[in-house]
Amino acid sequence: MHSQQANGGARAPVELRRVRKAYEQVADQLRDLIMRGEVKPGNRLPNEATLSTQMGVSRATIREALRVLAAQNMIRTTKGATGGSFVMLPTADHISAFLSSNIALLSQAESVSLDEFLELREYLEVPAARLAALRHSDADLEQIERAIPEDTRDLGVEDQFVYNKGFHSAIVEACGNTLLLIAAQPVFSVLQTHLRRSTLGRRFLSQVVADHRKIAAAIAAGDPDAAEAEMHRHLEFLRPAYRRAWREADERRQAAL
Amino acid sequence: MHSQQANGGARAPVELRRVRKAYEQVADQLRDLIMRGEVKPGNRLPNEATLSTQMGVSRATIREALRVLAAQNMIRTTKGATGGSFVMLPTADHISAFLSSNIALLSQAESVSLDEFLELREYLEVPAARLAALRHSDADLEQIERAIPEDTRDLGVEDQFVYNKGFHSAIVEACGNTLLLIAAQPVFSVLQTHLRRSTLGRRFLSQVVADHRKIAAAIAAGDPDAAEAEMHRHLEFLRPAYRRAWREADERRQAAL
DNA sequence: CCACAGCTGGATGTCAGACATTTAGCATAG
DNA sequence: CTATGCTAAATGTCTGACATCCAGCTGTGG
Repeated sequence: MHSQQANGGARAPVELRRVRKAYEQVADQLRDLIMRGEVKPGNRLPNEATLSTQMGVSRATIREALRVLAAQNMIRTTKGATGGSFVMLPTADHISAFLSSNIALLSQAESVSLDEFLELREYLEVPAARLAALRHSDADLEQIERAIPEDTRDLGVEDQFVYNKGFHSAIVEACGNTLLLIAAQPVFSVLQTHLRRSTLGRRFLSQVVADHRKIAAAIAAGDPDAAEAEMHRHLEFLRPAYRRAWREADERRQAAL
Repeated sequence: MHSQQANGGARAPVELRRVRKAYEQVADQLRDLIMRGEVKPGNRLPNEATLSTQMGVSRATIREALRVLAAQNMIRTTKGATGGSFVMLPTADHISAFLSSNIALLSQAESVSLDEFLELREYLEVPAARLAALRHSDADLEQIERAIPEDTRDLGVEDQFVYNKGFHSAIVEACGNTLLLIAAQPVFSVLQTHLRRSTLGRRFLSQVVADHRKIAAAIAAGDPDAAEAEMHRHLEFLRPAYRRAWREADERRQAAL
């Protein structure tokens, strides 16, 4: 009955696979169904009781498998009469959120350096600014404008944070490339989380907003070269602040030990 | 006992949150512990029975929460006497694998176009080639060389696929930026999956290998400009093949309806 | 003294069945 | 026609039991 059984002491050199846990096998099978397109986004999977009998495992096992798939953004489960597990199309936000937490863990364990973040951000956001200048829609522009505060003097740290995030999101969204959006959001997000706890001067904050204005203007004007250059300059300007914030975070980590 | 109770028919306009499912709350709490660094990679969580009593839910609920965290690469669970749920550091491969499947779904649903893939790939792999030229180690070079076949004539489609994947992996690994690696792998991987089912001519395949040789030479020579240029040319060359493969995949999808 | 078989304790993996809760739709009373 | 309440179908949760795996201890034969 069990594949890893006995073998009579022969110790044959056959490679035998470890037993895959039942809920993993179930998850694999369902994932395959979804990936092969045999059940499409919006479709409902059979209910838990049915799956249970069809696959010959208990409902508890089925449920553990469903939790795995849900955590991977492949299904969404709802209660009620019309409820069930529905195949879902992952959204850029889902994927970004997942990436953010995973990357945050990596950085927290110091297996990724600040330079790597800054480097990748440059490779993503500078082209994004260029593309935004070329391809933005009216709605994009509006969104970008809305993410620049009128006046920096009456802003708290938290407000600054929100505007900042909004601005960079708006740019990468305006570039019209969903994949670039997915990649850029987490990088920015993790960097910003560190900066958030750092103390920033008034002058610094108002310079940030000034930079944003210039970038927005270049994009609105449809001038890709200017947008690219301004974004590049802006990231250069931010660099020392990130270095400081990163160092502070390191010290906090040290102190916590 | 239940927070969403009664309210005596007053129907006040208070905003009340939907009940969070128990296993979600448990997962959230544990995720927080991990993210705040209160339990560090390698640490073991309390066993299921303990968590069950401490959090006041059944073991089944605890287990569903653990499955969620495991699917998000935050813990690994093992059986046996020394078993339990251990906090894990996600690896670049884990993250890439997750991204690959999610992005594959997006592309399958046609919510991401081929152009977006090619665009992002350009932004990631061209700089990667440049960085590889600047920062490669000896081991990196060896890896890159090993990923170029001696002779293209006796290679099956499957072999070609393996070499191709190996080559591009080796480059982005040699660039020394883990984040770039994480972002680039899935993009390449999804593109390649489509190309795999397409029919490719002998001339095409040998040109690919020739390109790879030139890129490898530039990297080995430590010439970033040349590496960048060669990689750019290479991607240009690949473009039409991808377009064809993508179209074929579309047709297959149409036929399947 | 050592090697090895076997036991054992502690942990996860799986099962079976029951009950609670949520939700949509239907039926019915006013 | 509307509001109310019932019901069916699904997931959510609990309980308790047993199966399985694995490190380490233990005792025994050589």
